[in-house]
This record gives sequence, C-alpha cells and structure tokens, in this order.
Amino acid sequence: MVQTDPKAEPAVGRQGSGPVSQTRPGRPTLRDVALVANVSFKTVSRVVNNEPRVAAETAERVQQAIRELGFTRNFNASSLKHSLSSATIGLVIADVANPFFAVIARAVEEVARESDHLLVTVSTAEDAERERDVIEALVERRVRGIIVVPVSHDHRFLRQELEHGTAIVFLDRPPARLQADAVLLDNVGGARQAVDHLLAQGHRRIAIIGDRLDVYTMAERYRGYHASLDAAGVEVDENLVRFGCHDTHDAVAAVRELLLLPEPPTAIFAMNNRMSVGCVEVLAGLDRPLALVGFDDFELADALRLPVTVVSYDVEDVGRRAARLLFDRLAGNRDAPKSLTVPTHIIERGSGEVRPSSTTVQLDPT
Amino acid sequence: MVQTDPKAEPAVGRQGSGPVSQTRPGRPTLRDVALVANVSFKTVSRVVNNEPRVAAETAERVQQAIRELGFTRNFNASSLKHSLSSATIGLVIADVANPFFAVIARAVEEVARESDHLLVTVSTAEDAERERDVIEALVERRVRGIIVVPVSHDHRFLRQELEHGTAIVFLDRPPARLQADAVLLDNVGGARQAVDHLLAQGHRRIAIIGDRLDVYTMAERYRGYHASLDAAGVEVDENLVRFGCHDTHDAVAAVRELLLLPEPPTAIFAMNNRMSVGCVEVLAGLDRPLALVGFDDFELADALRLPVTVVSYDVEDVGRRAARLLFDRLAGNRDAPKSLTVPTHIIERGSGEVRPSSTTVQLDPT
DNA sequence: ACGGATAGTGACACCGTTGTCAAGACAGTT
DNA sequence: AACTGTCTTGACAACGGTGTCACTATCCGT
Repeated sequence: MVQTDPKAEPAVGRQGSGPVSQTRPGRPTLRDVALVANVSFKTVSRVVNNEPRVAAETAERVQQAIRELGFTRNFNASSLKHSLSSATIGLVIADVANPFFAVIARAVEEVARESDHLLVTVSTAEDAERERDVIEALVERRVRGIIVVPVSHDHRFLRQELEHGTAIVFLDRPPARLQADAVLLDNVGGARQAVDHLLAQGHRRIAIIGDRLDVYTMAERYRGYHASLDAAGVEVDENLVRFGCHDTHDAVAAVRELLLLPEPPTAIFAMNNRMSVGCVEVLAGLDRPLALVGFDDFELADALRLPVTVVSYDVEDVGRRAARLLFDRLAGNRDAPKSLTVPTHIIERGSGEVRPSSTTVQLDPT
Repeated sequence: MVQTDPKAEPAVGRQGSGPVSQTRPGRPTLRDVALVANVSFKTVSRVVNNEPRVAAETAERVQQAIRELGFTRNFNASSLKHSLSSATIGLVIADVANPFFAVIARAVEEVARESDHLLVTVSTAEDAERERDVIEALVERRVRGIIVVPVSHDHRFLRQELEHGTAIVFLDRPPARLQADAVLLDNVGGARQAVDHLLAQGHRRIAIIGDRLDVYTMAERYRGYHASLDAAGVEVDENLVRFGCHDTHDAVAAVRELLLLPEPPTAIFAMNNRMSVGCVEVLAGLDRPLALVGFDDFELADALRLPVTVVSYDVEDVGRRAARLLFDRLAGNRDAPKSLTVPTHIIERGSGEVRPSSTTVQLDPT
C-alpha cells in the first residue's frame, strides 16, 4: 500500500482492490494511465479518442484505469498538436449586466454550443485600453474567433490577427480603419422613426438624452434625430440635447435638469435602454407626464406606470447573426467582409402617444 | 541578407523595405521570429517574457521582427509547460439572460480580472446532463476553478476534480453528496419574511408561485412559506400552491388560474424574479390588486404601476464572495469547505402592503 | 508451407513554449 | 598569461498530447 520508490512512478500501487489513493497532487496524464493499465501511452490515447484498432479487452483495462485515476484529456495539449486552437470563441462587450449585452451573450453562446465551442465573455466597460488588453488575452489563448462590440476608433491592430486566421465580427458598432464583418442596427432610421412619431403627436420641443457622442450608436441616433427635425423644419434647441449620461442615474439627473428649464421639453427621446429607465423613474412621478420614446426595448416596459413606447429590434437575432457570420468564416468562407443591418420598428405603448400639454410641467425639485 | 536555405524557411523575403507579405497561413511562432531576427528561438522567448539577460540591441531587433510578423505568444503552449493551466476560470449558470445570473457573471468576471484571469461562462438551461457536459469541457480546458450554480443532485463526479486541484465553488445552491465551498442565500428566512409580512397585513389566503420544487431554492423557500403559515396557525391550501412555472409566461398563466378559483387568494408570494414579473403583468390590470411579495429584487420594480415589495439581497455580493472563495482556494487555502449564507431583507414598495379586500376580485378571463 | 493482408501495439518525432545547462565573449584580477 | 566572474546566447529536454511508421502476431488463401 505504502510505497517508498522515490522515482517518477505515480502514487499507484495496484495490488489492492479498493480505489487507489492519489497522493501526488496534479492531474494524471496519459502516461500515468498507461502505467496502471500496463500499456503504452499511445494505446491510452487511442482509447481516449475511440480509435478503432484497440483490442476490446485492452480498451476495458484502460477505461478502468482512466476511471480509477480520474483522467481527463488535456484539451490544450491536444489542440497544440494539430494547431487548430482550443474550440473557443471570444465575446467582447461593455458589460454583461446590461440586458442588451446579456441577451447577445446568450444568443452567441447558443450558436457556439451548436458548433461545440465554448464562449469566453469579457467586458471592456467602454474603455479602449481594456479593449486592446482583453482582445490580446483572447488572441494569446488562441480563440478561433472574436465577436466584438468595439470601443476604440482604430482597429488596425486587428489586421494581422485577421490575416493569421482569427475570425472577427463587429457587433452593434462598425470597425474603424479596418475591413471586417459587422452586424449593425438601423440606428439612423430607428431614431428617425422615434422622433417622427413624437412630431406626429404635435411635439416640437423634443429633448434627447444619451451617452457620450463618441460612441458610434449615439452619433448615429443623433443623426437620425437631426434628420427628423430638419425634415420637419424644427430647429434643434441645444438646451434639450443632453449627452454624456452613462447610466440610469445620470439620466435621472439629466431629466430633472430638463424639467427645470424655463422652456422645458414636452417630449424626450431616450437613446438607449439605460436612458429610458432613467426617464421613466422621473416621469412616472409627474402628474402630467411628458411624452417618451426610447431606443431599445426592455423587459417590463409595458407594465410600468407609464408604459414606454420604444424603437425595438430583435436583439437575439443580432447576436445570432454575428455568431453565424463568425462560424461561417471559421468554416472557410473567404468572401469580402459583409455588413448586415438589422431593421427597427416602433412599439406603441402609451408614453410616445402623449400629446404636448399646454401648461408648463411642474416638478418638485428634489 | 537573402537566405536561400531551402529548409524550414517561412514565407519571408525580407529584401524590400515595406512590410513583409505573410503568404503562409497560420500564426508565426517563436521560430519564425527567430529566423527573421537572426537569433535562436530561445532568445525570442526571452524578449517576449522580458527576461533580463538580453542585449538591448538584440532585443530591439527581435521586437522589430515580432511587430513585422505580428507574433503573439501561444498562451496554451506556455501554460502547458509549467503545467499551471490557462489563467481561466469557469462559471456554470442556467442562463446569462436572466438578470440574476447576469449580475453574478459581472461580479465574478470583475474579481477574475483583478487576478488576471479570464472567465468562460456556460449555460446549463437547468439541464443536469448539460451540466456534466459543460463541466467536463471546462475541465478538459484545464480551467483553474469553476463556480457552479448546480442543477443535478449528485456531484460525486466532481470529487476527483477537487482532488486534482480544480477549485470548485457552488453558488445559490449547495453541492449534493460532495463536500465543497458554497455561497447561499437565506432562502428559508427570506421566504418567512415575505409571508410573515403578508400575514401581518391580514392576509390568510396567500398563494405561492414558483418553478419546479426539485430546484433547491424553490424547496427551501417553500419550507419558509410553510414555516410562516404554520407558526401563524394558518392551514396551507394546496389550491394556492403553484409549482412548475419556468418562465414569466408560465407565471402569468398560473396567476390567471388562481384568480378564477372559487376562493381566490388575496395575496401572492412569487418565488423568484421571473415569477414576480409574471404576477405584475396580470395584477397591474386589475382594479383592486392582490397583494404581492416577490423573492429577488429586480430593476424597475419601483417604477411599475404596482411597485413591488420584494425580499432582496446583494446579488453582486453573492457573486463576489463566490469568486473570492475560489481565488482563495487557488491561492492555496486548504481549510475545510466553507458555506456562506447571505442574508435577505424586505423592501416595501406598496404591493406587499395591500390589505385583503373583502369582495372577491374580478378578472376578465382573457 | 508460404506470401500477404490485417489487427494490435509501441517507438518516436513533433506541436510552441519554458527551464536548465553549458559555452563563448569579454572585462577585471592576480 | 591564466583565472575568475559576468553578460549574452544557444542546444536540448521537457510539458501532454497526436500522427506516422514500424513491428509482431494472427489469419487467410493457395
């Protein structure tokens, strides 16, 4: 039972009947199994990979040893050999806790699983430096492909990766200074729909609340806002334009400020789901609510005190398409980079159909 | 300058001034870089790892070659060498798109990032077989640790993994037939708080809606429900007990059924955030709403037509603690398995403070 | 009885990297 | 000039697997 042989022999006695106590830390390898089963490690490899040319009796003995030692193949080592890297893809997003990204993550993971790949999800927190770092980390791990919601404005550093065979698909925002696949939304069109809708209700003082303008989607949606107002001959009042709101909390503050203006808006266009939620928290407390249309649908939007009219689109589909594009590349597709645009549509729930009130809205400034 | 050695030479000409066109597919290796920089591959390895003993001029030449070829170290190969596997941990959850899990994922990723680890997130969809499969896949990739929200009721298959050095922490639900670390909620206590609260408002017919009873958290919360009613001397009416609701949709159906009972409930205890949302969707449409207390807080719960009273707890903290426990193990802690229980508290928002109505509630059965 | 096919197995090189060791160059000592 | 030490570099063996090939034993047909 107790062995004193100081040499490389693993802690296996094999003269008892009970399970062997694995003294040595670390995982058993093919060689350890081979020693126990009394075959060469190559034969163990054959058994592990279900290769045909193994005698049934030998295979059984090997299986027994595998169970006994709790052997599991080292996937990294085997993929090292045939150089096709770990069956893994990467997803680079801003923040998993944001429902938009969470749904994307689920869709991508689902497609990945269909192709027997694992998904590594990493967050950038909208930081360009972190973006480079995490992509670097993924490349070092030799993921086969990366789906990225980009932050930085220069993706030339990815050109060599593409040439080396890593598939890269951009999601929600296009690549900058790089030719690559992308799945985007009709941001301009969606924003136009939103603002057109508010204009049609008679609104003229339409505020807009969003994140930093250097985020691609924000810029695009702002373009749509502009285009809609321009087409209607309504001048943009810079006082009603509020960028730089990063989260719900910022949006709440922005709405409060808007309401305290000498000439407050009668409607708000919230540029993403975070902004919408912030708006709702304030607007729900008002007697005579402002009109609100938000970009992005979100759960419970219809169960709120003020059910929110939104510009919606199939988020799951966005993720799925990006993942499909990626696996298409991995399967060998060498066509020129493709860019898909997913359409948007408006869902009327009430908040967007509020008419402008003649009297100025009151807010208790707390 | 030009070398004509027919052997092992990669597709690199090096007689021009412009960037070298990489004809050969596949990634450059240390050897490729070495060939270009005219040093041994070991020297390149030194440069890549910032080892001290390299002449400045040599290092510069190597760096140049690295940039030129777009070389990136193969992390899998290096971790193969020193046998401490890829700096990666795994997170096994039911579904990333569920806000509870999304927040957990973010918290875990954050802690992982602090320790320079990547996070692989995989979903089980509450399927025990998939649980085994994905854990197997993670182990094959030699993740250093796994945080798992378990589904199956027998985790003995993980014992050998633990012995082999893979850290495993259970989250939200305890391990079955295995000694391992866990971070849990005070499910019984939380449920008691919820039902006690409803009893205090005068309710006696308190319905309960939840997922399958074989999910640990459901069973525990049901115990709390029972305990509370028992203590108050109220008999449990089986008609008011609705299990097997997997999603929001199922919950909606369950509430509809409850309302059509000859003796409908005056209050509902929703056993998780999915159930609460389902309840809200129905209750918000009623003239005289039933009382509702939900387990799990959720975004916008306070902006709903019927602001929802919930049993809350710090979800982020749950994830963080699990991750800390994991990295603590990876750092070498060999203490006996620990089990943490995160406390819960009630947040009153209105729905839980509705008094029982004397008249029977009416529902238009659509 | 003999050549050839085939089943079963092992030896060995190799994947891309790091650790170990040794060797060459050069400076400073004695 | 010989010796020591430091700096710089390369050869070579791992790490844990897989692919290739060669070898033995058996089986078949003639």
